[in-house]
Amino acid sequence: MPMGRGNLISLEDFTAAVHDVLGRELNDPQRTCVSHGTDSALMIVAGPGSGKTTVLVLRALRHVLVDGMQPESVMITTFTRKAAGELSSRLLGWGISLVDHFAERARLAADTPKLNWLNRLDINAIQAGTLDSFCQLWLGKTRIVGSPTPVMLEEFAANFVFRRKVFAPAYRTGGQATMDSYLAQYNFERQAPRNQADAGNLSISVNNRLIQDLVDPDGYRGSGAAQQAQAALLQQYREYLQDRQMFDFSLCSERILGGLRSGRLYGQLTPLSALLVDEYQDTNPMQEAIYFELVRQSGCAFAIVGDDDQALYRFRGATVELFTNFQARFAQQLPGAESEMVYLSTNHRSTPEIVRFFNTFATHDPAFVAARVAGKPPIREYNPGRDIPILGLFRDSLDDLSADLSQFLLDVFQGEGRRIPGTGAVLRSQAQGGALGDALLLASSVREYKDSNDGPVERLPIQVRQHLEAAGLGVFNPRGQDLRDILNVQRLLGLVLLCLDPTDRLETTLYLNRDTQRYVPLWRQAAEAFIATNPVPASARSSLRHYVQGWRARRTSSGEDWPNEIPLLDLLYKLIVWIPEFQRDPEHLVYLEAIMRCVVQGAHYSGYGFAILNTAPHDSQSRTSVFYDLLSPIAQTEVEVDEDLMFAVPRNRLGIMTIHQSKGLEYPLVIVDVGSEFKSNHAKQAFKRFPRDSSSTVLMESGMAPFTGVGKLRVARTDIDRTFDDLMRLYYVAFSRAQVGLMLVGLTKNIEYATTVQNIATFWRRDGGWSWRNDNPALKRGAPTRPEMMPLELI
DNA sequence: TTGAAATTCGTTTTT
DNA sequence: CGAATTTCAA
Repeated sequence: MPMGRGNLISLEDFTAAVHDVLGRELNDPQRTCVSHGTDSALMIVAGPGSGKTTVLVLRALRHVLVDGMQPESVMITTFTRKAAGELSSRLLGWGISLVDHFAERARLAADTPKLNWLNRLDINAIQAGTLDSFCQLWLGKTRIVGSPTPVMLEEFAANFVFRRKVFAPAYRTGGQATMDSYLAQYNFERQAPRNQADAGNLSISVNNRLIQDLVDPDGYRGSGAAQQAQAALLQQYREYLQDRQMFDFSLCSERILGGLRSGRLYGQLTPLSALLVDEYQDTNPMQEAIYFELVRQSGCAFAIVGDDDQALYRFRGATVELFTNFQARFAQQLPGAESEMVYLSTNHRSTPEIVRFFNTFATHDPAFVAARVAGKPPIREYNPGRDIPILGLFRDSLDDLSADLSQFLLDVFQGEGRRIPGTGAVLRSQAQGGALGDALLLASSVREYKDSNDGPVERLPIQVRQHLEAAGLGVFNPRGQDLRDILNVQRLLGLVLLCLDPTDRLETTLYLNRDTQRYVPLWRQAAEAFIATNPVPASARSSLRHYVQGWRARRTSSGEDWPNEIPLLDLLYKLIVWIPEFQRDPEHLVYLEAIMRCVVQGAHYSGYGFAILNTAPHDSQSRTSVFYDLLSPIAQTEVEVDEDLMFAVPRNRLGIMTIHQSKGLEYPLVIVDVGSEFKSNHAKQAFKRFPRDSSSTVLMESGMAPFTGVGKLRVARTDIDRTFDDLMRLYYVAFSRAQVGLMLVGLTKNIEYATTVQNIATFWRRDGGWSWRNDNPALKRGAPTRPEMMPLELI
């Protein structure tokens, strides 16, 4: 039922309710963002901890309650599924509180029409998700009547199709030399691709660029023989998938943009009244085009939020310049459309000490200042008092570092607390509800081992894990190791092997790739060793050995006929009865989810849909498909755990995350690994600290620049500067996650007075100067370990 | 400052 | 294992 203007909530009442009902005290710019009209677009430049999600959610609710928009016509997009989930839950929580509040008032005022309207409002219908998820949703609507339903391919499946069906034939029939020399520039250290798979993967990343950057195909093709070959490969791939109505991420967006531009698609979608975009600085040209097209066709209200300093996804085509130049681009592409900009720069998250620290970080290098939005105000401190200095824990060896870091955590979260030198303060977890889960360890990678010639070498996360587990606590780091290397995953997959192919009669007849050949025997061994321990949990009546023997003989324990068809899923659920970790350990739940997701998806791409049949020839064929479609992808590390489906970090465990994953999150105590692996100024790892050449991502941007609309904007800064900018932003995000305590950890080498280890994270300037080194020459001989200017309290 | 010996390194992020 | 970097001694 359309609402008369008089029945809606007034903006004043809405704002008052935000304060009275939700208990949110909005500052002036925040209030401006919520109350800004719907006629002109709104660009919000929001620093860390400035309440951008709050503002976005309130603005969406205001559209429904004050502007009378249908909830299903309001759409909020963000960058990760994790962030989308948070948006949804906050929308729902606040939305319901506000609706209840206004309904109660309407009831008291005997305003029946308003009460009826409020009672029928379905806040849950507000659409929140990633743009990719909406594109997938809309894909079905681009279908031509009578054609088959479009299918989205998993990334590994799509890559497999490209390498096998398109790339390999062209590469082998003479294209190799041309492609190798072209692709080398985008490879690590600009080396020629090592093998065909390597070359294929590089070619895939170029393809994604070509699509996401909206590269002009004629210009690109005309720029060289290799470019022509690459464009032909992409075209072949596109046609191959098109014939089968299949799509990958990029092609799906491309299809949606095409549908919108042709004018056929928008009419099929739910009409749009408002579009709100979070994390706009990570938008790519393709996504910008989709947003602009949606706004053009719907005439909807448009608000974007972002922070140029937190742009982390250049490697995925994200273009921070689309954000910094938003107003000009919007005006140019939607003539007559107006926009306004608001800065949110008061930080409500961190202590003043922490805010000062990351402000200094963002401004200490003039070369980076030039990359930021001109005239951007510094982030202002808000939280008063209870300041703890920024802490630094640096040790001579990795062993010492992980031991002392773990002890520090135990003191703070399990013991009497830790006295902070230079202050009277004691850092100790809250007596009520405080737990190790309040701390977060951030690093550029969370891998627990690195490969070397003499086997795997431990990294910081595994050592911290070991120390904390020894003390009865633990970590939550489900991405620390590949699925194929997790002991209980090995046991589970090994048990599947023993059940399906007990004598490895089948296995030896199959052509398996090298990784699968290596891992299948390992998994079998793990399972056999496990059976030998005779695990008997309370819920299982028979022994595991007995159960597996039943599969071997295809005879049930009660002597009945073996079923004609058993879903693999059933077998897995049965087997985990003997491995209780899969039911109660949070990390194992994530591993299990990844395996189960692969099995469930198998219904779409695996010949037998992962059903195990009992009659020839289907019995061996259905078993074979388990090798090819489940075991082989896991052995090749193509099945990855899904960070967004990760359950909240358990309260008694230390969260370990990549800085990328931590975006948008906040933790009371944040520990940033700025150098647990840096002992010298070695060139091989310079790209993680202090790059010497431009990253391949940046080079690809520049390579495409002449043929894209955003090329000029991007190359306004040099390749090497953009490579440095990315590293600055990474650590800016890391440092600004902390609420109360921020600690930098690493090896002593990084902060010695005379160190040569150049590192962006420890405040080196890209001109080679080091802000933490005192310039007093008198200190040069026998200098103290601790430079005077270092703003860290070393512990 | 120079040459030789000793040490250290080995890519990462994701819809 | 090969290359880059640091350290040591003159």
